[in-house]
This record gives sequence, C-alpha cells and structure tokens, in this order.
Amino acid sequence: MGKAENGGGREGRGGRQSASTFPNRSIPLYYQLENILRSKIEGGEVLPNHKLPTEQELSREYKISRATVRQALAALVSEGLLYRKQGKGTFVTEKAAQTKSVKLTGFTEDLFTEGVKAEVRVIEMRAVPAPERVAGVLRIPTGEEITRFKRLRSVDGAPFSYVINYVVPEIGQKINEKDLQHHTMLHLLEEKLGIPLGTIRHFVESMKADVEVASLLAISVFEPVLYMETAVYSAEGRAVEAVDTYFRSDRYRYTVELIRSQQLRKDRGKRTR
Amino acid sequence: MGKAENGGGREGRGGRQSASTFPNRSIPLYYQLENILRSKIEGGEVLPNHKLPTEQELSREYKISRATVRQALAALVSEGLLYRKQGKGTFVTEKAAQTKSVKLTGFTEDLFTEGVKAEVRVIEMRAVPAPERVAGVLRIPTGEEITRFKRLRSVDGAPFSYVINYVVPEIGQKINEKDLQHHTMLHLLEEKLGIPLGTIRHFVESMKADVEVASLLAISVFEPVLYMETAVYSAEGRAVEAVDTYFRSDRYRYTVELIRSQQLRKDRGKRTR
DNA sequence: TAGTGGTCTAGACCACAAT
DNA sequence: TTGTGGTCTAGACCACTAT
Repeated sequence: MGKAENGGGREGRGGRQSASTFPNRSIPLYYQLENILRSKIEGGEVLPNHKLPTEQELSREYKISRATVRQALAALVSEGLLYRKQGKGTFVTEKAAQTKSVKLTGFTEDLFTEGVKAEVRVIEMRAVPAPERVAGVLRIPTGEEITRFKRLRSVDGAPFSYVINYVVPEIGQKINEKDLQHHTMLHLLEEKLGIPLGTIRHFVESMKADVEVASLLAISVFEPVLYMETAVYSAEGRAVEAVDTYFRSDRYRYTVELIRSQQLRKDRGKRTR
Repeated sequence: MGKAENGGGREGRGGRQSASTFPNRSIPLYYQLENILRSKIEGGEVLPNHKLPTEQELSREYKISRATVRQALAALVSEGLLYRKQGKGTFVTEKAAQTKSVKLTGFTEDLFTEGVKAEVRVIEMRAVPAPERVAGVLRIPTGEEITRFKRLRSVDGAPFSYVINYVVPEIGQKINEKDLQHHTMLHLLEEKLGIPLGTIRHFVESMKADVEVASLLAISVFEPVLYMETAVYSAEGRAVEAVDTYFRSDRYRYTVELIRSQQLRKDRGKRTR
C-alpha cells in the first residue's frame, strides 16, 4: 500500500510474497485500505454522496488486487459508510459524516459507558441461587448457585443506572471489586477472561421503579424507569452472562442503529426499485 | 452446485462459463451454497458445535472455488450461525438452532408486526407543520409542511401501540388509508415507493403516558409506556421518515439482537484469547 | 508435519448504466 | 460501446492448531 495518505506507510509491499517488507507486518492489506478509506470519509476528505475511485483505480493506486479492494469496500458498506450501485460506482453515505464520533464499532460497549467518567459503586458481590429467568438464560437449573454483582453507576454525581450481573461461579471467582469498579462486564469477559463474545440480546421495557430501584436511583417509587434484560453469548454460542439493568428515564435512552446488512439478497426476483 | 440435498438442483453448472446450464440461472453460487448450509443448520441437520466440512471439502463437493465457498461462509458467520477457528475449522453456533424461527433477516420488520393479525385503526392523515425534533431528523426547516399519520395497533382486541409517522409530502401523497391499514411504513417505503432503505436508528425510553396516549392505549395517565423515536434513512443515506411510537409496557418489549460483525478486527495486537 | 482457516493475486465473464 | 460493480476461478503463501 504505497500512497501518501497512508501516513508513514511507505512501501509496505515489495515484490511478491504476501506479507510486506516493512512496518505493517501482518496487518492485512484489505484492512489497511479499509482504515485509510474510513478515515478519509470520517475526516470529511470524501464528502457524502461523492463517488469513490473505482475498484480498478483503487487497485492500481494501492497496488493491491481488485479482490482485496472489494473486501475492504464490502466491510465499509456493511458498516454503513458506503453504498454501491452496479454500473455506476461506489458512493459515500450521507449519514457517514455525522456518525464518525459515535461509530459503534460493531458492539455495545458504548452503551455501557466504558471509559466515560462514571463513578461506580459496587453494592454487592455474592453467591445466590439463580432466579428462574437467569437460570433460563444461562441454561442451568433454577436455584443453582450463581454469582451476582450489583453496581450503581453515577455520572456527574447523580445516579444513572443500577446494574445486576449474573455469571456462573467459575467466572465470578475471577472477578474482583476493582475490576467491577473500572470496567464493564463485557470488557472483563473479553479482555480479562479471554472469552470471545458473540451475540448479545437485549430486551428493553418500561416499568415502574420499586422501592429498591427507586432509592438507589434517587427517584420516587412508581416513577418510570427503563429496564433492560441482557443475555450475552460467547462466539461459540454458550450463554455466559445475564444482566438486569435499570436506567433513570430522565438520564438515559437506549439507542440502536440498525444497519442494513450487506446487499438485499432477497430480491433475486428483480423488482423495480 | 451438484449434490443431492440441493433439492432439485441437478447440475447447475457444467463446463466453464460462469452462469449455469440449468434452472438456477443468475442465482449466485455463493448465495446458493449459503442457503443450502443455512437450511441444514436451521433444520438441525448439522448440530450446534459440530464442525462443518472444510473449505476445501465444500469446494470439491459443490464444485465451486474456495473463494466462493468463503463468501458463503462469511455471510453465515456475520449472521451468527457459524463461527470459525483458524487452524481448527468452521462450527455451528449453539444459538443457531434456536433462532431459526425468529431470524430477523437483517431488518426490523419483525418489530413492527408486519403480518401479525393486528388490527390497525387509522386515526389521522394530514399535513401539519413539522415539529422541531422531526424537522431535525428529516433535515428540513422547522414548521415546514409535512405529512403526519396516526395509527393505533391492537392485538387480540386490546391496544398495543400508538404510532405517529412523519414523512415529506411527496411521499405522504402516495400513501392512502388502505395502505396504512395493511402495511408498515417500512414496507410501504420499500415495496410501494421503491425506496431502498439503509440505516434505521431507534431511541428507546421510558415515560409516563400523557392524556392522549393513555386514552388511546386504554391505560391510566402516568402509567409507564415505552416510547420510541425512529429515524429511517434510505440506502443513500437520505432521511425519509421519522416516527414516534408509544407501546403499552405490559404488552411489548423491545428486543435487539446484536450479532458480532464479522471477525474481531481490532485485536491485531494479538492477545491470548 | 499436516490440516485448516486467513490473506492475496491475476484474470475472466456477466449485468447494469450511461453515452 | 464503454465503464462500473457482481460473480467466479485457480492457485499461492501465511498463521494457527494439533499430532
């Protein structure tokens, strides 16, 4: 990947063998191109609705094959930054420029304010019998021992969310109070315990605060709160965590961005569009 | 794509040129394989945690190149049905079998109960000045004329959700009461108006029902309801619709399934895992 | 060392869009 | 007819896993 904008990229690829001759050792070419293009788009260097260079041009420009260019472009399309029109070209989405700051890189950490200067108070860490719902999620017998963590998150001094995590004891043992204070459970599962995560399921509903929730969130009993049940699965599909979260409805709303996955697929039957 | 399970597939590809000699004309090979594998997985023919044939085997078996096999597998991985381990193989997710019925094919229609025997009462169809929030979403000046549709959805005779759609007049004109009674707005936008949709953004919060909402949903004032703001964008990234939805909290909860997109990407730095 | 997925190339033909 | 993305092939080498 030669080319100026690479920011120190230099040659990065000389003769024939696949890797490269320089810095970027082991960073896939399609991934490098993906990042180059993403930063151009998010940086406003390529404006919404503008056309990107053709696959062939990118291929020549960065000295990589068209297949590799396509791999990079496909990623950006599924990310919602680009759209393509057969016979016309590849274009930048209008939405692209706005989103740059949010960019949920594919996962949920953002929802859980990892990093945001939230004060976390650990209220409880103990073993309890699994409630039915939790047992169902984790696929263990109801009543079986399980580790429960209760935390209260505050932002700017005011309570924000009350989080109850349930994990199997083997996982619970490896987590200490300091961990809970400084990281989300998702972070701990992935980074500290090395469990690659897969699907996460959220069930969001509106309910009245009960006494416990109200007092912790510093609101009146019966005030509406946003309640979320979460099920976390490993990449292999094993259930690893169940979570109950109560949000103060004046301080939080649940945001989801549904990005059309890939092309349409379905309409093989050809419609007008 | 030879192979028995194809269900009448036959040869589907004889000598060299790309298309095929038979039925499947124009259906991409990777897509055919994708469907074959998906149905085997969802049909339980390949069980969770079981290993799929290797890329090479699939390549030989279906007489397609490894690259094409990979394209099919990549789609199923990003769909959450498969996971892969370098050096080991491709495996079926535990979650795969369960999900078969739900399978949000990538979009939201399921959330809006298209098809479910919901009675829809059209309460209003008229032009109004755009409220600030809506104008912001649609990127038009506040107060500019806009079409507003109000509908009440009931299931089993009891109110379920109160939906207010806002679209620009050009779109609004093309929609009649019958449309609104029988289809979701998303359906109409895509199918009737031929607008390919892209990203959808949801903001979900908990709030107290005001008088209008309470009376329509047949609940008490101040009861908690689930309130959702929606922004719908076309594939090109233009905002096409804004929606406010109020759900009875005892009859609905918002469900999201976040599927890890593709591989990990980030951890190029190599971690243990 | 062998097996498997991960990355990449070079080149081919097709389908759609614009001229 | 030309340009552009869509699909596909055949083969190469690498990195990780297991033996």
